[in-house]
Amino acid sequence: MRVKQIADALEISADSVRYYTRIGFLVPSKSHNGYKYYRSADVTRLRFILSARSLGFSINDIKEILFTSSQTNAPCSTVRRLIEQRLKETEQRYQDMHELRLRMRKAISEWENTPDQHPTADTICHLIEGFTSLKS
Amino acid sequence: MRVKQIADALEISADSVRYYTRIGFLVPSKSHNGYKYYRSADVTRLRFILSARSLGFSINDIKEILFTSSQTNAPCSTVRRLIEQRLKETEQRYQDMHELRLRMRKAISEWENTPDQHPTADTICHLIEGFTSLKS
DNA sequence: TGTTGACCTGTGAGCAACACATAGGTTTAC
DNA sequence: GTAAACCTATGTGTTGCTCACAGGTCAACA
Repeated sequence: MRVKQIADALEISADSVRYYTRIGFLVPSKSHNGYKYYRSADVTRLRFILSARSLGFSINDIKEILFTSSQTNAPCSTVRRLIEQRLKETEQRYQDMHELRLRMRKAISEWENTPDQHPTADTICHLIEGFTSLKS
Repeated sequence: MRVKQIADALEISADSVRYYTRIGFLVPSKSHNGYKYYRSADVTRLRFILSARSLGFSINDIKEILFTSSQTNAPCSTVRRLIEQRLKETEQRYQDMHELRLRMRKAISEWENTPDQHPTADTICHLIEGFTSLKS
């Protein structure tokens, strides 16, 4: 299979496949014209990569897992450890997003009753500078 | 003020100040030894930048706002338009994070009852490959 | 046989928003 | 005068791709 075929089969962009290839996750063979040819082992790997990504594993995590697995060791303990870390980070970012979301909404609603104003020497945008997330 | 002083005053890293300087948001003067010196106008600008960042505006958004403002036009309509867009994106990412979070938690709880297993020809990590986010 | 056009290819660069590494300059204490 | 602590600017690295580009391939048609 060539790059677009494998990409279409797994519903990702050809550029993503090229990226995974570039970093060594996929190892296609090369034909005389320089085109890369992927086989079923690459499909298996790519499917694994996508599953791992959808579970929040980073590219580096996947690298570690693939390495362990390539030495015929069970990567399970690594996987269990990593997902706990990633979950913590995700919870944190989720919380951050939640707060950002509230701040943005509050700003919008506050600004509904705030007239436009031209910049001055001390003010770039009074909407932004006048907004304090601490206000009730 | 030198870079660390202004950074400490606004509780951000000196590297961030350098970054904002590099992209032209801050315009310090240079002394004979090449050190950059920031003044109160830069403090005002930096304070504005941080407020905008905390409301979800991107660096490019800020660039646009600063440009409008520098022409003594009111940037308010721009600001109102941009924050609506950013809020939409934030809501989307918030939702995505929510789903990711649930997937991760479900994987972890499923894996509690799944024994470790060595990789095979077709399996890199049966935990990841065996997990289906569609399962109830 | 030649050629057009659609489609595909690999490589290199670019993106956000900083953080880090490095080599060297400055300042303070002694 | 000198040593240590601290600070500086610049360049590179980061994540996970996407985009721009110049050119290759292939089927259809003349």
